[in-house]
Amino acid sequence: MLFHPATEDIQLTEVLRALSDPIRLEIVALLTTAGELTCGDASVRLSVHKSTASHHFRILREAGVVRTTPRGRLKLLSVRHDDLDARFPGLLGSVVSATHAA
Amino acid sequence: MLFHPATEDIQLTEVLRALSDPIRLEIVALLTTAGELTCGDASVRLSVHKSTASHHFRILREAGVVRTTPRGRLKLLSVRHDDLDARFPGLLGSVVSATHAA
DNA sequence: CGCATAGTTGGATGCTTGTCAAACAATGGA
DNA sequence: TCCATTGTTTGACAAGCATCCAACTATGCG
Repeated sequence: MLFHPATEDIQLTEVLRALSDPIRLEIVALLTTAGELTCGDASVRLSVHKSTASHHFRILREAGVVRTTPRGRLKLLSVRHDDLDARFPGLLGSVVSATHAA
Repeated sequence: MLFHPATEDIQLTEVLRALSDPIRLEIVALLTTAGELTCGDASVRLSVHKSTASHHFRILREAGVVRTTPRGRLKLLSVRHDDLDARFPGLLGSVVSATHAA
């Protein structure tokens, strides 16, 4: 478990689909400014049930947008900026900028 | 009918959602290289029924990604490059580049 | 005026999705 | 070892979506 796609296996449509949900976009924005957050810390800032948040974390992870790193009994979330930029240059940056413009 | 959102009303999540479908991404790619296409010309290059293609044209149009211009009994499709770039700078460009990298 | 052409719309269907609640698993601390 | 904390999974449900076919609308041509 805790599947993460390899950088070269990241699919464009899956990334776009993952980013097409307001809550997931908010998660990416949170992580981009915070750098790293635990699932719990990210979850309390969202307006959905924790199981729903967990679901969104999984969508983002399996699309290759975020990385989930177990740390003790916590799990740290971070955006895979470098991998995404290597695969689809500029894409994530423009989406994050667009988030602020929205 | 033939609703087109104003540039400032284009929503990021709707654009991303519109672009998260392989067929719609293909439509955008076709239009980007061709400049303009009729619905029919675009439709025959896709592997779906013409009513399905029409459905996708509508999703793209209502999201603000494409413009539909009636021309006689035809309808011309084109990508709203300028509007999108004004609203979300660089976004569409990086998506189109990513399409080629995929 | 009719008729062919170009697209859209409605119905039907099966699949996917977002959401919550409750139960479950895993981990470190007391 | 036991327990509280953290996060995931399962089930259920409503909503949305992609797809096709058939019927419909609209427009220009003869």
